[in-house]
Amino acid sequence: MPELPEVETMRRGLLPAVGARLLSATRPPCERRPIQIRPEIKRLDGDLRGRQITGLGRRGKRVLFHFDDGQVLAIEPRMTGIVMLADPPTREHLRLRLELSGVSVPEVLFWDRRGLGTVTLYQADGFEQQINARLGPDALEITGEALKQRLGNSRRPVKPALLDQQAVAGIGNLYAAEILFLSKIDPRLRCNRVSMPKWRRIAAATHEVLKLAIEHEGSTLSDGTYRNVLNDPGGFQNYHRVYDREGQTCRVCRSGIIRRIVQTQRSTFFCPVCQRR
DNA sequence: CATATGTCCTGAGAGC
DNA sequence: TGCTCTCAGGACATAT
Repeated sequence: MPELPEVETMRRGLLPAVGARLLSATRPPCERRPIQIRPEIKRLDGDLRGRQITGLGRRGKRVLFHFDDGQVLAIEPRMTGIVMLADPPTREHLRLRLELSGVSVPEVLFWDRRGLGTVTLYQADGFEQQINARLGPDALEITGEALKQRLGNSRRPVKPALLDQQAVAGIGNLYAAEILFLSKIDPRLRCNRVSMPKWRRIAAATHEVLKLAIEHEGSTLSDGTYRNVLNDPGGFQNYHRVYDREGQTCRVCRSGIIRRIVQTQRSTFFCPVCQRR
């Protein structure tokens, strides 16, 4: 489930595509129900054909392909999507192919087993406004002040609130658990009870956890779905403190037993000894 | 308005 | 062995 570190790893891996001219954008034959591509593939292909990729960006969990005329193609992997340069795990779940020329790599592929991912092409004049309407500040840039301003009045528990992409973009279920563990904050604590020093701790922990995860090229869970652009797994799963460790001893205090609870229909993992309200 | 729930999807694993 | 059932999770639509 690609979150910010996995998507940033994709972005970095895709850098060899910068400078390419797009020969075509096509939807490979796919047996299952096709994913959402906006606008429809024919128009997207028409709008991008012949354009040059001038840069690769990222906002939250989306990879952004910037083109020479200002258009921006956003790929949102959601649960199982990966953007690749190498051959994907199967041909069946290939969703999009960008055929390139003028660079060392022939194509960019979007592969998505469950098909929940999306591809969206923004026109130059609408991009900033549309992306800002959907996404808050990127998690790597977030400050304690911004968190308090955006979430401080909410009665929601802090963990589900951190998953709100309009509040802060890039944090998902796995990293929310790791961030609150490092912050030593109980995931059930309501936002409106979080003090300013605690918001600052959360912001600092967000940067620390995400940067370390990026250094390890993200997390590949036991289902093995997440891979980098060359089909290699990430390494940060070996450093998880709480995620998917229910019933195991806390690696830090060595006395707490990691608990799993459900918040807004998602698993939350935490150490009841280290994380206090 | 803020918060909660349902929905999409596939494959792994449980249980019979 | 092989079937059916449940669950997982990100973002958005719909409901409370």
